[in-house]
Amino acid sequence: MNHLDATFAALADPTRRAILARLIEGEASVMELAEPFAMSQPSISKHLKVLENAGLISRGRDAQRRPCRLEARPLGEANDWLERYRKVWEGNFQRLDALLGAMQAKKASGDAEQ
Amino acid sequence: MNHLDATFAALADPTRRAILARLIEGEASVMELAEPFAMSQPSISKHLKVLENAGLISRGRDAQRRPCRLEARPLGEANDWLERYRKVWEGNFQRLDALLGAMQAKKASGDAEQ
DNA sequence: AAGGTATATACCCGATTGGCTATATAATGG
DNA sequence: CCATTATATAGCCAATCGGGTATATACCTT
Repeated sequence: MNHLDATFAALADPTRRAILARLIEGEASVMELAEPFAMSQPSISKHLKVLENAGLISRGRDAQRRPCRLEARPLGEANDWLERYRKVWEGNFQRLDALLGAMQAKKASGDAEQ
Repeated sequence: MNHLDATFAALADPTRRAILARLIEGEASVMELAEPFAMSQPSISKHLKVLENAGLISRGRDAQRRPCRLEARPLGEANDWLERYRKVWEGNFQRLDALLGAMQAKKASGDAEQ
C-alpha cells in the first residue's frame, strides 16, 4: 500500500478525523480518545492502529497508558498532492484546458472523429 | 456518507488519483482514461462512478463518448480540512521537536514524551 | 435497419473494513 | 503476589471494495 493510499484511506473515516482533530490539542490516551464516541474500546484501538500504520500518530508509554500524539508529516504530503489542483479549484479555467487537452489527444492517437 | 468521507475515500486509490491527475490536462473519454491501465473498461467505469459520486468529476456527452471533467471543489474542501494541521506539519508545534529541529528528529523512532 | 463503437450494468468473487464480544497482555499500586 | 487499570488481540459478522466476465444500452454511420 502506497503512503498516500494509507493516508487518504485513514482520513476517509469521520471517527479517525475526529481523533486527529482532538490530537491537535496534544497527546491523549486511548480512553480519553474513546470518550466522545459511542463505540467500544477495541474499535477505537483499531482506528488508532489504522492511523498509526498511516504514520499519522505515534505512541508513547506512560504507566499503563499508551498516549497518542499527532504526526502530521503525512498530512503535509497529502497537502502537497492536493496543491497541484489548487489552480483548478480556485479558478475555473477547466474549459480552456479541456480544449487544449482534447486537441492534443487527437494528434497523439490519430483517430477519425468530427 | 459524509462529503469529506467520500472525497478522501476516492483519493485513497492510486488508479483514481492517476485519473484525476490526467484530468488536470483537460477532459477525457473513458477509453482515453483507461488506456494507461492494465484494467478492464468496466473497472475504470467503476472508478469513475466513485469519483463522480464524490463530486470530483462530472460527465458530458459527445456522441457515444461521456467525457469526464475534473471538478476540483471537493479537493478544495479536503484542503480546507488539512489546513488546520499545517502549523503542525510545518514543525515546532511538538514541544521538543521544535528545539531539536523537526527534520532530523524523525530518524530516532523511540522517543516518547516531552 | 444493421453494425460498430463507447459506455454502463449485472453479477461473481476474494479481500478488506468496521463494528462487536470475549479474552489476553502490560504495567501499577496495594 | 493480587487486583485494578489500560490497552491489545482474536475471532465473528455483515457490508463494502476492487477486480473480473458477460451482457445491455446508447449513439453514430452506412
